[in-house]
Amino acid sequence: MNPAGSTKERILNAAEALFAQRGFDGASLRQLTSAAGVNLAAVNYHFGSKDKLVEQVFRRRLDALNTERLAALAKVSGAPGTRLEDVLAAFIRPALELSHDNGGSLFMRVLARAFAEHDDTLRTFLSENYGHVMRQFTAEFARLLPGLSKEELYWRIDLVTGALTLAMSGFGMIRRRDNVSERAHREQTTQHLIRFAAAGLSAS
Amino acid sequence: MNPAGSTKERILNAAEALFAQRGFDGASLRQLTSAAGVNLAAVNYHFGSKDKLVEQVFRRRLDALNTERLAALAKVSGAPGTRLEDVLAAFIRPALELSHDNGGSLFMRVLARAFAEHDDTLRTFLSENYGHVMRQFTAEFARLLPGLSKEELYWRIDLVTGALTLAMSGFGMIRRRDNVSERAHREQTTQHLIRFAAAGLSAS
DNA sequence: GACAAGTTCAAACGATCGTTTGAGGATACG
DNA sequence: CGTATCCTCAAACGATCGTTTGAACTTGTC
Repeated sequence: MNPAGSTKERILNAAEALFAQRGFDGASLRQLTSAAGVNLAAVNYHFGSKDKLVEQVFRRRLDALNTERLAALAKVSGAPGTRLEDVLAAFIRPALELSHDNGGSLFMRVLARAFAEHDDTLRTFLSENYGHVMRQFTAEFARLLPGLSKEELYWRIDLVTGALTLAMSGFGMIRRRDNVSERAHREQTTQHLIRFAAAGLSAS
Repeated sequence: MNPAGSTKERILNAAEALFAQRGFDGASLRQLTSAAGVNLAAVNYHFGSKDKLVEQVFRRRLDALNTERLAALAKVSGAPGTRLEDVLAAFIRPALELSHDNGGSLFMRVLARAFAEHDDTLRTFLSENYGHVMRQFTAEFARLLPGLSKEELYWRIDLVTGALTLAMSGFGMIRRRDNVSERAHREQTTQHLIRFAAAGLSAS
């Protein structure tokens, strides 16, 4: 087998990197297949079309990411001693771990792009497939912030998730001091983001 | 003269709308000139190239926006009684007023796109031409938040500006209740954003 | 070795892209 | 009226786009 896995995986990896760098329209299938070291026709053979490829790029990471987010949320959800910071950690930590494990920091950039693009097709896809995740987090936020009106709560969650996605898309590109381990740097970033988000959510 | 101003203005307006909706790559000059009701060749005649047009779309709004931001900042900067909220208002209010005055809410979407794209060419252009604005705001934030380390401060400003740009790009698309005037709705949004940003910036 | 199914390949398809061209219309000044 | 300047127009340029095709190659099974 070629270096770096099956043809499908190599295409997905190259697509993730190029979509992050140049966008969905900006990255051509010729650049993509050339970077992946596969034939041009391989994309349409394995995925059907470029649009289906985009969808699979999202699915591959989001399935795992959201499963982990929900698992982490389940551990703290509903408990009497749960703090706002615990829920935020369940949202943030899996994403930053994704950035560490593999080239996943590139995927967070793809996700941030999708967030800013306001593309209806993409938003519908994300909402239909992963909307239940945000709904569960929203319910838990509502429980921990009883003083906020529904309107105000939605507002702030929108702000926070947008800010966090944008921030996490930059993670991995930040040059860190060499004497700080990746693990420590990630934990430090997590704490920064949690503190920031908690303050914004619970602002008086 | 044709309905909606000169050819140059009509192109800029159509470009702003289409760039917001489909992105710089996704919007073609044929869609653009067709929407503007001008000839295809008019873009290259008046602007030189598509890239130059993109640049002018930014310049037209950012020159005015940043002038207003700096003027608002100058009114509160350095004074002993100045609060964090006043500085944030100088940053936020001009942008939301831009959204009101004309089709400028579309431009905030273009700006949010540029924020998420991490495109080096665009970031360099923005930094070279408008970097002094953020530097002045940063200096004032540093004065009002003496407890934060430089590193921590930059971190939070990055988070806040990203979140605010993203949030303001959504402003104008939010359906508001009809009995609330545009003016009141904008002021309410401004207060929401200021409260959120102030809390995030000064989190303990 | 023979056959079948799965995969890769070079080449080409029509469509659309940004840009250029040269002729022609519009406008202002002598 | 003549002419110079600015602008618009239809048409075409070469390049690149996503996609399709049919032959060649690989792999597993009998």
